[in-house]
Amino acid sequence: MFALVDCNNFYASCERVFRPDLNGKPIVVLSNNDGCVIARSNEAKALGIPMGAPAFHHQEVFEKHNVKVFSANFGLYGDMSSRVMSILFTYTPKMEIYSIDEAFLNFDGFDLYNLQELGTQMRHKVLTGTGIPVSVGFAPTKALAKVANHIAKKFPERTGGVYFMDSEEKRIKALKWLGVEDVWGIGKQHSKKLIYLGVKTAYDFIQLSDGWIKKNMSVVGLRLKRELQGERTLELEDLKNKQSIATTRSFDRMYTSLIELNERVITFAVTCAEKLRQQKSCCQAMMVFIHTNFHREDLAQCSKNIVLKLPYPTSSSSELAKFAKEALARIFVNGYCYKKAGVILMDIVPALPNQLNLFEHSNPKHKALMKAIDRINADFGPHKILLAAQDPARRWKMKQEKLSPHYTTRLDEIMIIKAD
DNA sequence: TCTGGGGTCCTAGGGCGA
DNA sequence: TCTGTCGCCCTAGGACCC
Repeated sequence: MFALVDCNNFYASCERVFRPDLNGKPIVVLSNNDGCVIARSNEAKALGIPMGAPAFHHQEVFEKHNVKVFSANFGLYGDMSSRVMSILFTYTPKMEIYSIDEAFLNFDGFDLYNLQELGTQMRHKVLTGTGIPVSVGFAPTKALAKVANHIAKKFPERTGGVYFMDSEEKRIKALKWLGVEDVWGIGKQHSKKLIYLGVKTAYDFIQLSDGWIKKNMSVVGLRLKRELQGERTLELEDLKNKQSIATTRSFDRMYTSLIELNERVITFAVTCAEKLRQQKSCCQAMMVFIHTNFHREDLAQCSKNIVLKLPYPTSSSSELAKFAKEALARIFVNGYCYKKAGVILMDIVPALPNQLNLFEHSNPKHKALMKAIDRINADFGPHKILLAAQDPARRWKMKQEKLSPHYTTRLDEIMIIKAD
């Protein structure tokens, strides 16, 4: 039996933990640069504010209904997530952290336990331990656990936030209730096509022939059908090193000069390198891209990218910065207003058994240097040591006008309670 | 004026060597 | 030496997830 534990409106709930005065009030959390809505409390959803909506389109609604708006505070959310996960981990060691706000737990062999009760306990413990409300769905497969979780979340009064799909009758009933567009693994494109063909529910979907599904939705669709039929095709996945590491950003304004873009791209490469060293890997290829603002039809558009095969595997910030600079120089075209750029590291290999290229290889001195930089940045806060090509004044700061304090990760922002 | 960021997996199709 | 076929590998693009 699998359980899927999912935090309710996670980012909004994190903000509420430290602002209990906002309970019952509408909250939205915005993406980087305060661009789009990326999380909403139930009250904000009820106001019809859609996911992914540009914030400036809904400014009026925010003001009219006194919606509390937050800039994304990923430091806080990451820390709250690890607290939730560490509590869940006490229930079973067989756990897969699927995303920042959800985890699959394997309860095979728990036949003598009352899982419904265990789910209620888990929910209570996470809520009292972290302040984050969660929903729990139990089912025999991962895809069905997703469905069960959906039910728990949708009907909290009836389920108490925990739903246990333990019979064929419940499975069929759930699949007949669930819209095909809400099935995990069926996205926008496929659901549009399916609905057009009269396939409206998850139950309709599993009536389709294997041949049709394989042809139109590949083996992924077929696996999903099996899972919804109760046949286990997906197991818990081990924590794996990333196969690609990206840092990409939209800018606060248009960039026109190569010098300005250089600084940004080098900083992205340095951030990627830090992530790379964290997982003890090196990369052998790098993609750099730049593009203009697609939403500005009045301006000339330009989108360029390049993949560099590196002459040797490396995780050195200064070497990756050098390659990023070279790559940018090769794609930069003068005369455009650039709005976004990014660096993506690819072809990632473990750091230890680096094969030395006969003619060129990573500077061995960099290994010790990077270790020292990582240590200093870990002890004294991020961005304390920068490359000369980076901007120490950080003039490119993201727009984050509604940022809450980092209550749990920065001593100088910790909450102070004054007694009268 | 203002529209995010970071990932994974699968398939089709072309290049290329046996 | 030339040509056809097969299978492997790589890449781009599309679909999905949060």
